[in-house]
Amino acid sequence: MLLYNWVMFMKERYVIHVDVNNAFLSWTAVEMLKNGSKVDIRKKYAVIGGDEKARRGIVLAKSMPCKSRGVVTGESLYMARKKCPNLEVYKGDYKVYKKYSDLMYKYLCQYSNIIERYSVDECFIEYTDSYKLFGNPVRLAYKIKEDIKKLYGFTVNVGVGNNKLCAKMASDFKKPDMVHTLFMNEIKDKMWNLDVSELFMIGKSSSKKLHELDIKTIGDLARSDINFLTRYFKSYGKVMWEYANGIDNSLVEYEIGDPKSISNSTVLPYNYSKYEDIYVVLRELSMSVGKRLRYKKLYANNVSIWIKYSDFSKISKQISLDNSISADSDILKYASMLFKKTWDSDKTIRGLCVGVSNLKDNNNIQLSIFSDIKNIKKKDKLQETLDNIRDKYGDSIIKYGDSKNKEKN
DNA sequence: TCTGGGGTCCTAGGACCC
DNA sequence: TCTGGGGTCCTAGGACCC
Repeated sequence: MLLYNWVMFMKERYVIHVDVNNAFLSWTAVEMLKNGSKVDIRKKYAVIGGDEKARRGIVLAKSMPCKSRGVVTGESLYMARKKCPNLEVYKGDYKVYKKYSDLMYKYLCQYSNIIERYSVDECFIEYTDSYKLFGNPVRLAYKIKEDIKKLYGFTVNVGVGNNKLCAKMASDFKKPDMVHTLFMNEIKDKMWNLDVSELFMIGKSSSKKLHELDIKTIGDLARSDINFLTRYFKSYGKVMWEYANGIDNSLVEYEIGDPKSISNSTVLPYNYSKYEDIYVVLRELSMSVGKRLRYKKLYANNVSIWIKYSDFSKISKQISLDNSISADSDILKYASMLFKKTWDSDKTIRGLCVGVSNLKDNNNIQLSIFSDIKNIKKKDKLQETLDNIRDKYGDSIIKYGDSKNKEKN
């Protein structure tokens, strides 16, 4: 018994990471087939892309044939067409993504109580305590992969490791439709020969700096002096050294906390230079931020905006409030004030963002010493009435004069 | 050549207080 | 007149992720 307890105490941790292959494109393909389409866009030169007319023409997801011709996520459709002349571009649909994401999540829930939805197409499963119920995690990983393919028609990569980082790195190895492991004793063989840029949290900027320091592979990074890295990269240096050595003690976070910030941004259909036009956009953005804020039953103590000029330079401004807000009119008031303070009117504008942060729930809202509780309640009530009308009849039911004019144009 | 949208976390520097 | 050091909070911007 004593020995058993000791074994349980020392038991190895297992984390499984499930990652949908080319999620947006795969799910769109599955949905099309379900609706009677004869073609499987996964087998063609096809991408999910934004609306080029609205200047949002980038690749959001690509098929394997596109990938083999060098198409990468985030590049312009213009560039993608150069690589694949017969490129087919499809629009995404978030409702469809959500549907398949939910199906996968519900399926996975049978294997553990501790599952983190890391993004719409990725889940982490804490498998340590499930071992005794479902057995070897690698065998289960294969079952998960085959089940999802059979049940829902799309493929996934499944990674198995002793922590989240290793599981995630493993699922990122050869794609699609594969199971990989990255256990602690495999790190040297499977990970250290990869370029540093392959390591989770090493992006373009860090990768460039590391290469300049002659740290080229993950192995080079793992063998580097942690003190040197910390001096050079601050707290980030320690994290990258730990990741390179497969060290990660973070937990699978299965409880979804409140968001820390909420924002909405947009690229404008052409470069704006008139404040009246910009104000209309700020209002739309404020309203959509406000709607999401109130849906979560939260209040904000900070409002921020950023402006992307037509030369792609970006500038941001924020304001901390001494009282908590949630009404559209308040968000818009501060957003437009910040905008006026920030805008260099010699420059035309390509994109705008409105966001809120420092969020509090109902019980923790802050009242400034000048705020009038009666007034706040009145404002909340008014906003609630507007929200109810919009819920019932749609967002477009309540319109302002200039929104109508804009639609006519 | 053309470059979306929604997030989180970190850092440097300034303001302010003791 | 010339001047410290620590702590906290806020802001702008950058890096990273999907």
